[in-house]
Amino acid sequence: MIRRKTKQRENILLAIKSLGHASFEQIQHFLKSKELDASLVTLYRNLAFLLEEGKIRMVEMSGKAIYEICEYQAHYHFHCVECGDIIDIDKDQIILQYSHLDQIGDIGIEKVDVLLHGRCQRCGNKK
Amino acid sequence: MIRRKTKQRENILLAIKSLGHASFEQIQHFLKSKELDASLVTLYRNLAFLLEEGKIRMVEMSGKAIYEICEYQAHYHFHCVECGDIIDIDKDQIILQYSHLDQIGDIGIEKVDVLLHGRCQRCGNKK
DNA sequence: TTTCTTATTGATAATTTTTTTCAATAAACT
DNA sequence: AGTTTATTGAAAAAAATTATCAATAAGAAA
Repeated sequence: MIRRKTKQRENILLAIKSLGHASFEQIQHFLKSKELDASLVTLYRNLAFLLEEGKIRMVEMSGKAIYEICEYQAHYHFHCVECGDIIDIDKDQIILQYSHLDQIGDIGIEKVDVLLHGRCQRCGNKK
Repeated sequence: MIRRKTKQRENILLAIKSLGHASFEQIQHFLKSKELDASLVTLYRNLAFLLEEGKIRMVEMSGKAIYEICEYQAHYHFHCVECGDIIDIDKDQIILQYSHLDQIGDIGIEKVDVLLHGRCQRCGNKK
């Protein structure tokens, strides 16, 4: 099925791009605040489309789905357990190596997600 | 509030323990198949209890919550994108190092999740 | 053991979240 | 401009989660 370019879909992409990371509610709120609101249904539908097209990707943090643009620059994530903020961690800041995994073999691995959980500087300094 | 030991809660723990990893539906199915079924509501409630007590933990894989016992032996996860199976990866099979993360600092990190995605041996060999 | 207190259960209802349906709209092609 | 059909949004349906509450049962006390 050929996909058309629509104002709503562009706006949703814009929202995610502007927010960096965004949950469903955050995208919805952004659009509303900018008077660009796409309907609830449209948002659901387009997130699904954008995901299957690979234009955005989804990570999940403590119960909620977070959407972000599939950027060229791959990165990991840090999640603050206190304020819930998500911070990108450049891939080259973390060394990750596995030689051979018994049950899988190393060829099998297509993608690696790393989620760091803890307290961000702001929250860590509060007490 | 003092927590009592109940048959249902024990069964839910047993289910998760037996299954290794389990989604909500899988736990429900296990209990039903063993004629140990706890009601839907009880399952929801107890998963929440067990989580807050730290008896179980939750990871999220492509849209669904997966529950597992909080074991002494920490580990990472491999997720087969084809069959959806989840395989434990011993922590010592993966080297993970970070010296200092610009925006967070290294003290801030309390927990690290690693999710490998790919095709398991069974699915990888199929084609 | 028996009694008492109250955490827990499960049926039902209410709420929230996500999907489906479908007529009206608007991309994109001729 | 005219035609086709993907897309939208309103409404309804379905699915998932949470709240309410009387009946039950765990655990403490008598």
